[in-house]
Amino acid sequence: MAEITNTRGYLIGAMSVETGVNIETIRYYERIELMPKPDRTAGGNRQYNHSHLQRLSFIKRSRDLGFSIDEIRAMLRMVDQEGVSCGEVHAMTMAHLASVRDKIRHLKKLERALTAMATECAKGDVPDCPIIETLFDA
Amino acid sequence: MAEITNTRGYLIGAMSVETGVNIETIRYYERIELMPKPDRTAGGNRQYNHSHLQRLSFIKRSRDLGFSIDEIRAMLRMVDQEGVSCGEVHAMTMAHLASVRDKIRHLKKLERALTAMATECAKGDVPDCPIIETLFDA
DNA sequence: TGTACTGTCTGTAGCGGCTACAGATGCAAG
DNA sequence: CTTGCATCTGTAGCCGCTACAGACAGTACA
Repeated sequence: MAEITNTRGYLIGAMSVETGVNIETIRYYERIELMPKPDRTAGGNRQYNHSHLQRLSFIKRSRDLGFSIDEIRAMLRMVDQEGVSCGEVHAMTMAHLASVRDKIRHLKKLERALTAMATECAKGDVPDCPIIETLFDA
Repeated sequence: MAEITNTRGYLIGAMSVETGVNIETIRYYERIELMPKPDRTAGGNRQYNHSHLQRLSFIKRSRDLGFSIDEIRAMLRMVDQEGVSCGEVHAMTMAHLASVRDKIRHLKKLERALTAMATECAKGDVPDCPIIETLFDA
């Protein structure tokens, strides 16, 4: 078996296992300059260190929380500059929160509409499908 | 002003206005064979009739309810065959409803997490940004 | 008749955020 | 030395549009 972690750091596979980020996605993050270019081993494999690992975990957690790549980029820029501007981070989080709440509201409306259609239909003993009718003649 | 509706039916702009579907999107639906190819005027413009309009409205309403193109394709296939299979439509709707509810659950989790982070941060008088810290060290 | 103006046409490329290849190496274990 | 996984680069595809560019259609008005 090929070596996955070594004394000097992590190969891409180890990074993937540690963070739960797909290998292809890690390379993608490098291409779009969300992750810095790491060192290479003699053979040309990417060689990551602990700070890369932290950064990638940050990205992963932020993605899981639904932040866009651009939002994450902005947050990382703040992190990279000395003196994190907490106010801006807070503002971004609140904006993101608002959009999450918007999505919830929207989905709840959908839920109600779908439930209504499905209920109609489940009543049975109707000649044509009420779902289809609803969609055609709303 | 150029004629938008004419006696024989609707040009694409009228279809767009009637249904709220973008012109480019209507052409896109034709390309992916969700909408049938309409007749053409002498000059080569698309000429739609009332059944096209109904079909496009159906698609629009279904999209607004979050059905994927493939789900809509399946529903339209059922509509196109004689004798709509109401059971299948109902099953698709229920499956879709389940996924909507899943999304709601997921977004609510996000909402809680974001709210918690934002609350920490808003307390002020902390040295480093708690949002960033949370994302780094979760 | 000229011209201005809008509508429509085709075709192609881009968006976000990956994911999935193909084909070539790296590299350690048996 | 071979086997076999890990990794490499580069490119194309996914969904559901959207946004051009450049050309033609077709009406209104001077």
